[in-house]
Amino acid sequence: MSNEQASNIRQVAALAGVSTATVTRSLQYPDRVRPETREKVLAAIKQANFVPNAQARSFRLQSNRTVILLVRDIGNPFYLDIYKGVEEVASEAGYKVLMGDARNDAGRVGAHIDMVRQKHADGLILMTGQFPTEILAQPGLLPPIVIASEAVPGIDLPTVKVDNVAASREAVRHLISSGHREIVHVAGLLPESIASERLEGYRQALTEAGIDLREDLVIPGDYSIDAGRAAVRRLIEAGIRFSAIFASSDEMAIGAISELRIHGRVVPKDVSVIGFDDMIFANAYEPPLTTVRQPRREMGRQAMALMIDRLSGNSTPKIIELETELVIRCSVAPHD
Amino acid sequence: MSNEQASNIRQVAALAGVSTATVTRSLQYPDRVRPETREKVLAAIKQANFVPNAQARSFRLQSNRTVILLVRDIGNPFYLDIYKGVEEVASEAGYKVLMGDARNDAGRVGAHIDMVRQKHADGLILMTGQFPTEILAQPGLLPPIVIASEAVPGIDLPTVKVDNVAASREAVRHLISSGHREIVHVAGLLPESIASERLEGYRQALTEAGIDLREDLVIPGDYSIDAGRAAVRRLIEAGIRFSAIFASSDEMAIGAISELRIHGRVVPKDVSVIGFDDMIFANAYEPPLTTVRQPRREMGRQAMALMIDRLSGNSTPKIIELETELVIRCSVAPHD
DNA sequence: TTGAAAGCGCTAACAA
DNA sequence: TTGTTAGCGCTTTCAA
Repeated sequence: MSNEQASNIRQVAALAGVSTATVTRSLQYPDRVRPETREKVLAAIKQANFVPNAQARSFRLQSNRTVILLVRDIGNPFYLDIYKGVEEVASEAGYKVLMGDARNDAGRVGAHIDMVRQKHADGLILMTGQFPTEILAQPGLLPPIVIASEAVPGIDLPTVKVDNVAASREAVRHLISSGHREIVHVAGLLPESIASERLEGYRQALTEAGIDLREDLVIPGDYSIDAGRAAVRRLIEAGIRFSAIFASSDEMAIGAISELRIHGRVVPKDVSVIGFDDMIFANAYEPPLTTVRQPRREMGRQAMALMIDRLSGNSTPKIIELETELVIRCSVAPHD
Repeated sequence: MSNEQASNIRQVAALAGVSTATVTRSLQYPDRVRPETREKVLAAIKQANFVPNAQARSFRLQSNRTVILLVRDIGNPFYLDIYKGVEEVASEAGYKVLMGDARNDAGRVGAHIDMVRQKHADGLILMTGQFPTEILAQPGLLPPIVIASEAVPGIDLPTVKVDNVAASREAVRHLISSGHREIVHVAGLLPESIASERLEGYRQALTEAGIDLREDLVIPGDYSIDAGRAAVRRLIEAGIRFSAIFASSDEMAIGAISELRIHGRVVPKDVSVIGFDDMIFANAYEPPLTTVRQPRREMGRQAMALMIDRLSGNSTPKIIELETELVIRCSVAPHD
């Protein structure tokens, strides 16, 4: 049998009786080489069990065709579909995708930015609103970054997002048109932009209907199941009345519903609930959850497209806005 | 202000009036350098806005301290906690983690193995039972691989797993002791090892109780919500009687429950259900799901520890077996 | 404690 | 169409 150990391009060249340049060409530009020569090279490669060293290649090319997808919290399945979208267009273009976890921590965002500056990856797709302030101070040192779903104030980067104000307004309107007036908003992490925009949509829908925004009905959360539970617990302990909840994630909606049930209130009979995202389990939940669908896969695709654009030298910071859709299922009932 | 563009170690050396070796030493082995020299170097680094090029470093070191975590299906949140565990011990040891999606496709596993052979990463943590047969034929060419949760027949690799036979047997025993005898098993992807082992546990529990295994009660699935739905639909359409379901994932359990509800059967009153994994939503589901808890985070931690071991030259293929636990909640009721 | 210099594996500019 | 060769940025050996 053949050699077991890592060989290099020089050994292959020697074996095939050609130069290293010809080996490279046989591999990278097959048609710049005579077919017979190519044959010889390929045979030698096989015989030597040669596998090109990607590190050497990246080094030489000063690019490793890798992109980091940095998410707010990797425990949230929301990002799984985003990843799929990113990976689809990345792999078409010969890029790899590394997924990173920011753990809701600006410091870790900084660490990942450094990874790109150190050339561990060519670019960063950022899916968190947190951003290290010290880096904001020196925008000239920023590596290629694309923002997805979120926004970083005070910095102008290619972005793909959703119209959160409109989406949220539509959801709350739906609740209002079902007769609800005491509507809780389990918000995201305020004052970040997603959370603020959705709060704004909530406010707008309320105002349209002549309902005053009550601060005691707005409870921020971190998008987790537990945050939904905690919000309901807090409301009930404080003795606050409400007939509906608009939550800024499906997880929080589900946490809320589960906690309501513990306190003897069933959805939608006693309380109506709308979530956000349309996660895979939303439809399998009991009751099937009315929610705002986000085009996650498409968001991922567009974000990666923007990144490729940026990496190809195009540097106009585009903003792409995608459509959401209110998916009506069974967690909202009329209120009188 | 300082230079904006990428500088290299030579420029820093020149600025500091030292050799490149001294710059490297100041960075990598601070105490092999006189404090004053170090100061000078650090000042120069700052002034030049120098960021070491990780690619060059990896190339030189022939290692990039990166590990690929390749999962069966990245759409499954099961792997999120695994990732967290892997990432925890990886980052402690200075490794990065790249997550890859095998999409239930042996070909894609082969592609990722090639990535490691090409030195895109130092090792591969494999979380799928699929494996390209052509690679099995040349085990000498295998890069560092650790298996987690699954098993690849005919190949001897460091592995961290769970006692699937025992876990599954315990779950089915619980159903039997609640009076159930017509127990469906929504299995995993047969004939892969996880699925076979759990089926074996199911068989053992049945046999102990003097119940014959009926093939029409065993339905394989791919661990997804839809697979759970499909299984129930198939059973009902075929007019097969059953009073309990043991599913090989929480998603399939939930899919099954949701589908049962559509057909007017409520859990646990009409049908009892046990899942597998204890995903985060299992406890927030209605009814809260009785399930087999897998120590996912710990599995990830151990897998990465095994990998570090392997990468440090230790090559005895250890097998680590972790404990599961039957978590009793509300989806099982007595049957008479 | 420091410096000089070789070289990791590959690609591409240039020459033949 | 093919070969020669410089060099990417870093680390490390060897010598001073």
